[in-house]
Amino acid sequence: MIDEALREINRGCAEIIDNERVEKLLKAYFQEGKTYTVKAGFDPTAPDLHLGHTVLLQKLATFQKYGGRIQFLIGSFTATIGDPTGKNTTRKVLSQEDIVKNIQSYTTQAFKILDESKTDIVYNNDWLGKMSAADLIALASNLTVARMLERDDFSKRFKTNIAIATSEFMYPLLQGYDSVYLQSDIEIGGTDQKFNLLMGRQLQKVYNIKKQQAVLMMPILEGLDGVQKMSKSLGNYIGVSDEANDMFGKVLSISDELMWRYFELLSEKSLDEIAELQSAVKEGELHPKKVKEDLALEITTRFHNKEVAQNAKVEFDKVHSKSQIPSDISEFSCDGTIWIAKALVNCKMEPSTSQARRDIKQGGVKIDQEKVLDDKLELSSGEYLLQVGKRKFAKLKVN
RNA sequence: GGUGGGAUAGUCAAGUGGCCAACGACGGCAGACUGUAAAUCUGCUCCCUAUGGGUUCAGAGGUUCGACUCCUCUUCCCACCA
Repeated sequence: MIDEALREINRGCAEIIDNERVEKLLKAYFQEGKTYTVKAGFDPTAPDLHLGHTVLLQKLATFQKYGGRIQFLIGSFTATIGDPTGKNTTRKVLSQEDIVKNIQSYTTQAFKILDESKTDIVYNNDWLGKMSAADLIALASNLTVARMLERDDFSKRFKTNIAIATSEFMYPLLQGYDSVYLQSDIEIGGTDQKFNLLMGRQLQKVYNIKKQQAVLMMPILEGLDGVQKMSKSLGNYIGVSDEANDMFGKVLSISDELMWRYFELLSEKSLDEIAELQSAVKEGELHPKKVKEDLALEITTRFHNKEVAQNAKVEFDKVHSKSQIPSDISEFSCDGTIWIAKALVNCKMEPSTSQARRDIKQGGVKIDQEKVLDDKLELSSGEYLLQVGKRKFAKLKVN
């Protein structure tokens, strides 16, 4: 029983520090029913969760199955300071109102995966906000600059002449202090958080709370491009609240290679099952597209439901495999004749008329399934089906 | 506080008086090929009803027929010294 739980917990992890402690905690749970706390921090600046986040959430859910209580830490304090990274980013200070709103949408999304009854939502503003300057200095004295510069991203930025604000040095300390205050048994984060996570361990020791958290690091999920990490700003993400059709399509658009990575980190299938699929594909017994479809179905079902997911698949086949027109297209209308390039911009299919003209010249624009090559075309009254590239559709009614 | 270096498109990065809407790389978009794949190949990649016009090279002034390039001030970053 314990072995099975351990195996499941270890799955997909990039690194675990102090695995013995995890084992002890599980033992205590299975033998004496003792629960333990698992901390994970979330920054309420971006209200949209994507699959990159769910890797972490799914791991938390696993802990919930085996006696873990989740400390769902909202970085409400750190968010009000703003993260002054890079030279181009202006300090973004969130109002308390925004934070509350973001947290709302954050948690509703998170509870699609987490068990609410085993989750405690905590805000670090509650304790960090009360610290005095003296407390802060005392905290800061635990860390040397040299040590701070060991951190990979800091040293990289330092070497490449990118600004590092002093407040950024405070981040790991504050995050580590959260673990002291919460007396966490385990903390989970991405591999990029290693330094911060370890800071929690160190500070727990310094502040003498008689335990040191185990640290579990999840790999960073690659985005749709398969290279960079999934993030909203890079636009290579699958959002938790994406439409079923989008979600399904996005999963299918990943490369075959990346698919296995997604399987490991996102699927509920056991590692053995996945290995079987993988060898079947390799032997040519299974078409990779079929396997990918199953993955897409599983993921879409998780965030919507089975029926909707199935519909998404049907719709997808219709549009792409058979290159028919999707059933749900946004509609626009306008008065009088309209220049084609302008029309495409108005229908939000192109960012500028210049871009529209370029696409037209390259044969990327279709009206009613027919390629348009004349970039000066005027549309007189009537109804048109506009298409840019393979995916963008819109209906336009000219009055 | 002192001295020196730097800021160029989504990112990185050339350009040191006119040939500059600005080399190149990455990213992105479109086309071919496909499984909407991936890889590869081709074209495009500031805005504007456009063989033309407009606005750009941190910001504000100045020199010049002409400035991304020279000068002055400002802001921000980096290095060394204190």
